Amino acid sequence: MSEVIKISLPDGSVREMPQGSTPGDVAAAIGPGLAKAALAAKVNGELRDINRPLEGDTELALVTSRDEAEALELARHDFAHVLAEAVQALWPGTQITFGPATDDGFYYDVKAPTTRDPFSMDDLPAIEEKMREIIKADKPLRREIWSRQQLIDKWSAEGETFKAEWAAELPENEELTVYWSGDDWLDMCRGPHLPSTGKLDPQAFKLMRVAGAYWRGDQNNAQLTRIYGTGWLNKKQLNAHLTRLEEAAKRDHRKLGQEMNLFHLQSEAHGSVFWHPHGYQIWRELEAYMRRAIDGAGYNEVKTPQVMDARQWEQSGHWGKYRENMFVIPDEVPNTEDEGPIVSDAAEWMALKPMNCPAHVLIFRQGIKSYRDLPLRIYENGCCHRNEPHGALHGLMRVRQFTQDDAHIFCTEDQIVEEVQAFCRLADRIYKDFGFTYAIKLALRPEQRFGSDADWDKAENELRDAVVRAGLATEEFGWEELPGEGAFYAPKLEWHLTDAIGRTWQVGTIQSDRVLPERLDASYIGEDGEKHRPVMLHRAIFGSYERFIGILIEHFAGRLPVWLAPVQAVVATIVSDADAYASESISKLQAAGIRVESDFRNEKINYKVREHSLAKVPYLLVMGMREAEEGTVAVRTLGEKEQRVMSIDDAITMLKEAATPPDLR
RNA sequence: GCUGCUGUAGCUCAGUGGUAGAGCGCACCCUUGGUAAGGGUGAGGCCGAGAGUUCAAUUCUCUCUAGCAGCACCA
Repeated sequence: MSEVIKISLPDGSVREMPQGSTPGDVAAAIGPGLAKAALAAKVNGELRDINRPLEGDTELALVTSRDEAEALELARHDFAHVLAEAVQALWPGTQITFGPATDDGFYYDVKAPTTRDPFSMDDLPAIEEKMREIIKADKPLRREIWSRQQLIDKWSAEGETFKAEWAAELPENEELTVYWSGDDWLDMCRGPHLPSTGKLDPQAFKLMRVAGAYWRGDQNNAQLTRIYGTGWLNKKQLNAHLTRLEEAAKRDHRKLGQEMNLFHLQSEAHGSVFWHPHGYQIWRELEAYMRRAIDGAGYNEVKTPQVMDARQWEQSGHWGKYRENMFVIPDEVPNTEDEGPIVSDAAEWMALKPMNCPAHVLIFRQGIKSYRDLPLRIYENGCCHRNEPHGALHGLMRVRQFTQDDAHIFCTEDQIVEEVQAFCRLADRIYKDFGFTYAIKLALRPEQRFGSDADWDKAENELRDAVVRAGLATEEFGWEELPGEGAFYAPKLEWHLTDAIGRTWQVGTIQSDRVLPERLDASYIGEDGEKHRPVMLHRAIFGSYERFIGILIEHFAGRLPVWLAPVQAVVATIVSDADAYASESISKLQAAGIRVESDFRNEKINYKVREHSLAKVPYLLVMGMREAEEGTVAVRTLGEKEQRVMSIDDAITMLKEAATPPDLR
């Protein structure tokens, strides 16, 4: 072996270093500034510790805080370890388990010693303080290789039963790594880590909350306490993140829905929405928009039964694979006597539909279909009920009754790619109309599924093909494949929207399904005069009206575009002598199709301006005696301080223009 | 469904082992005013449901229920 190793650096230069040098040594050789800034290294593309000796000739890139993604990942991982160390320092006997980095921080799952209650929010300040101490102590983080037995012995001796269990399941001969923090604390970890705790900014993290979590994510296992933190490279980033969270809280659709009087939820119908007039106006506008879209795209709208016999759900497969999410109903006249059960043991079952697909197949099956009928696109604003776990319910985003913009395209094998591409174009147009950008992802076969592997290969390939050929399977569109995330009957293409503050929401989907046509015996007569099985494409763009409206409220922070705003204008009078003129103006506005309300109350104009601004009404039309005499109106646009005085006719023209839906412009 | 926290007026929230309070909203009165809160008076509560402890429970304990945050699951 030679005495020197050759290090290729990103700028193309090659540096010779003595055998056994570390990336840190290389940094030092390049310059003291870099030596100080270097946090870790990419060795042949793999992220590694700065002090881990290089093995032979390598390509090396030093990672500094400028490499934000890597630096954040390292910092968050280190914060997690410091968190665990702090908790054990404060409460000896605490068991530690796992602590990874997350999208905006880190967490660590711990189990409090039996001598105290599980950790709570009240403990967080003390833990934060201890973490700062550990960071300020600038403890070196040192990698060591241990054998499996060493690990098992150590964890067993210290009563770390979870760690011991985990270690015992690791491969026997693999080199396992531990990291020391100083000389007094260690955790087993694959690494890599920063060279010392002092590289962390003690002002760049905050512990956020505690929550229950299970050992290995299985609810049959021990309950642990998960301590969540958010972690960044510096205080400025942390503050920006905290501001973002505040912004998200302000946009919370549950809060805005209450304030704007759009809808409410109550325990007697938990998980189902009571739409108020203003909220339902948004719905109606979306429904009208979607009807224009599907009418123009060759769909046929239908309406299908809410309740079907259990035998039908058995045949479709839902009874077997989906029953725990279904509401079942006895098909029997209930007993009205005071005595005895309401329903007998002999009752047959029916169920509320959790999906629209079987009913659409039943429509397809009516009459004999020819290949000339295909593709046949059946659309429904389908109201579905799903018996969701109570803990999953969340405002409009996760409910038990929801209406999908659901359609099923029955087509031949040859038509699949074209139909998927047409759908991609339709979805693209619609999401852009609402101002969303999106990413497309392919959810591949789940463990629990119907159908042969060959069918799944085919289905996955054709979805992938369609997107690739449409040029959408690129980084720019966030293309990604998600193993195991498909539906039980088909793989899914998923559209993930990005909203105004950068959060993503899965809404649209298209799935190619060969299972359901088979199970429900759908067929068409081909050119050859023989019976063939159609392929069924399940697809939705809004996903559900409930959820999509929730997303819109948060995306626009309640300030919906004029065409969607439940109240597009409020006419507010300054003095009651202007009421007659205002009433007349309102009639004209209404005749022009503007959704306008009046505010003739005995309040000052300041008060009215404030109230309607907070209610996020796009236009406030102010009328006093001056306007009444001149036939004008003072228009105040939401978010602007200036007012514009114009004639009523001009105001109507302007409002009509502003209120035109994007697809009709 | 699991764990933790919470449930007091329409809304947001104080508070107490001796059956309750604020602000906003609402009603009425005065005020008719020019672009983000004019003044006064008043009405509103089985203190989430059930059980237990107690002379006495909205307050303490338990069970249930709903909400919230996570987990698990999903449009």
